[in-house]
Amino acid sequence: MITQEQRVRIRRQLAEVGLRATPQRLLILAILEETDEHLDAEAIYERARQWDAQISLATVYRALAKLKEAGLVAQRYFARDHRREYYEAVSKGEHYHFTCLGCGKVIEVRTPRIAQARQELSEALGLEFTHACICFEGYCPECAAKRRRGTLESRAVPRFTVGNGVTIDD
Amino acid sequence: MITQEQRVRIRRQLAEVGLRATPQRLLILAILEETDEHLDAEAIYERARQWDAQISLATVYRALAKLKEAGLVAQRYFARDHRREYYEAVSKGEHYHFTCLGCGKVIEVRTPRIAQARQELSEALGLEFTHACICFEGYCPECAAKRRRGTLESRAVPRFTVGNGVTIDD
DNA sequence: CTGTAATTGCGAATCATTCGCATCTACGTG
DNA sequence: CACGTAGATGCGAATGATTCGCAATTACAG
Repeated sequence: MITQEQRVRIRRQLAEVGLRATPQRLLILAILEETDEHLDAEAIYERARQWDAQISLATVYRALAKLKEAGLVAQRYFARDHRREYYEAVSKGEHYHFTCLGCGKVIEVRTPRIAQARQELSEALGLEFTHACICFEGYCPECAAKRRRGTLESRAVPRFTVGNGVTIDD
Repeated sequence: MITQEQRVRIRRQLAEVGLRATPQRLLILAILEETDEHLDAEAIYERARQWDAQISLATVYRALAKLKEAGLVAQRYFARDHRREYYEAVSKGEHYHFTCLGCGKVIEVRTPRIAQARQELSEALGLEFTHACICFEGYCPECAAKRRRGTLESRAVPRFTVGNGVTIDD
């Protein structure tokens, strides 16, 4: 699953940020790199266990904390459950997430307005932005239509398995 | 502390949204109305206890949940601690919060860009926004300067007693 | 090859929030 | 204005994601 070149590259990335290249960290980074989803610690742990049956959940949490600190992974929060942290490899361009409350689908949206707001606020107030947490919620076109027709299962308690809020680090 | 007119007005507001006007709810709403801060359940509980020594923390949580559902209070998340929920009375105009990582100060910022982004995304993708969670972090002008000079106490673990992320409901 | 500081695994601890349940109470109705 | 009942409350216990303590390992500079 982890290719040789990937292993080498990740080792270098870790060295660059001054982190020891432990097999657990290599594994976690590889897992985050090969998925499009936003995984929480538990999900990462489950996947990691398939390659390293001994890995512990605490290690996953600690590795993620270090990797986040080093800027290799980004932590995300999901709109409806801010207690659960999700992670993704830092690589995709700046984007935000819109979660449909009807079907749970997550739509990635892109807009320059947020960066613009930061720029303007920065200039106007002298603020130095380092971090932002942005997430949207509502209904996708299909669910919005259903809702207007009254055929949307209310309180379907959607399971947000994929997306969550987006946190942008500079 | 709770004026007669306030009491009457809150009663009406509660009736309008179909909630029973219990003394606990009146108290909690009054507390949220008379402060500029963003309080978490514990803080609200502490204040409420001064007027109703018997009130329970669980009641505070349940009341806040109902009031939020009814649109009378808004729930906020703070950037550095998304596990703790803060609340404020719904009244102030749309604004966002910027938290200084140096001194912990919270600056309310206003910008039309977020609404603009929602509008544009709504038109372009047919999304129906109902909710957004926005919060910024960084350094205020003073702390930014100190940081450049290297005189900013690093990792001062600022206590964010006042502000937190902003959640906007329609 | 060695010494050592960083890291791991394990289970226990945190701690904000939620729940279960028995007891009250707000408020529409008669 | 007393009643009945759905809805609220208080209490303590439960949840559940994340963090901690500590002894055992291990990455990696010298």
